[in-house]
Amino acid sequence: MSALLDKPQTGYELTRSIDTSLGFFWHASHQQVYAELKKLEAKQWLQGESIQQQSKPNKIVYRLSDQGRAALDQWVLKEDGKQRTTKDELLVRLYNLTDENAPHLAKQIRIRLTKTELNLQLYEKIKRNYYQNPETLDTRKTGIYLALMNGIEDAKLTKVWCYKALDLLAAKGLIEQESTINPQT
Amino acid sequence: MSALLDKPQTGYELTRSIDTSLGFFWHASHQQVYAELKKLEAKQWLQGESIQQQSKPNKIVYRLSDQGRAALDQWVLKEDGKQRTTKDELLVRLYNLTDENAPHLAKQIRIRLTKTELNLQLYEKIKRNYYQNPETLDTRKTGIYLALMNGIEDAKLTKVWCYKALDLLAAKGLIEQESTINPQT
DNA sequence: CGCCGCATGTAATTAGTTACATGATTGT
DNA sequence: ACAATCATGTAACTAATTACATGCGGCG
Repeated sequence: MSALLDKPQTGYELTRSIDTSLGFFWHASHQQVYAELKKLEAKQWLQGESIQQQSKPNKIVYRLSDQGRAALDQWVLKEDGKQRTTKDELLVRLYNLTDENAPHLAKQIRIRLTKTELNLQLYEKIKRNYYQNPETLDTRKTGIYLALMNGIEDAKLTKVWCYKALDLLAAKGLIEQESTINPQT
Repeated sequence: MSALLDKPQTGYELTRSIDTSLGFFWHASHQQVYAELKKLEAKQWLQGESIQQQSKPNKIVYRLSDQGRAALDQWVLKEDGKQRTTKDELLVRLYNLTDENAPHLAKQIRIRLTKTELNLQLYEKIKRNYYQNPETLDTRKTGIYLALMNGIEDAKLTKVWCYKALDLLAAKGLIEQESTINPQT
């Protein structure tokens, strides 16, 4: 719903946003997104509008209703905020590090590194384009800026951590030496 | 299961670990932990042993079986690792920042800051006690060390982010000025 | 010709939350 | 007296995953 504040969107677009920019603080599959949109429409918090397209599948654009906006405003003020939850299978796997599985886990770390670098580029592009100097932003954009900064810092951290992790594994002789152009250690 | 590698534990102990040290990469409620332990025992991956206690409730200590260990080893080597997923309601709330709800959200940020500082202290204590110099650690402890470092860096980031966020909100006049003893900006 | 992007879904299952329940001991 | 810690659970529900399904258009 928060993602629909700025502009009405389709389930497909929301899913893509989650896969790219929003993923670091909210995750959902496309099936879940579509199911959730229907539920919210049934609650009258969203209104869906079918759009016919030529040479492309038809789509449904959802927009936040007045009731939805009110419900969202109330939700923001709730006292008992759920704390952040994370599930990171890679870190769990690392708890089981052995001489045998080290190369495999290193590969997984490299995959994470690549994905994180792509994410980071995207976030920094968004920042450059819309949130360059935080002093001039209006209230709502300030909030988005703060979330974005969290994502950027998180991605940077992950990147550095991946490099350090690969370095340590290499130093211990558990994997082949990396071509380590290790930035800001 | 990974948490049972080092030593057999009860559901209660596992829950407490999740609430404190393991929480940053794996979350679960006590109900879920108990349910999961029963499922894993039914699969023969764990063996539970009832322990009678005086002046305390009885408890069930679970330990990893050989089959469990084998299953875990295989799982670590799986190719399709699920990517990390996070749900952070606070950041979603920030997407809805207004002049009205700013003080409330600032309070939520302060709560997160306090919790994060406690977590960080705990992590650094663990590091000091068991993982002081990474070069001397054996393979398995190296893996745990890497996970721990991720947690420490993540907590530091969150701490700094909270300070910056409160500063920015204060600078914009959305909340009262903070008593800002802002460390390493 | 087969894959990718667009675009939306159903069905079955598993994961996870919320509310409720119990009961002794230790500390303030 | 009251709350916290230890310790485990059930029942009802909602959230989320997995697998499957459809169909057109553009690109190599």
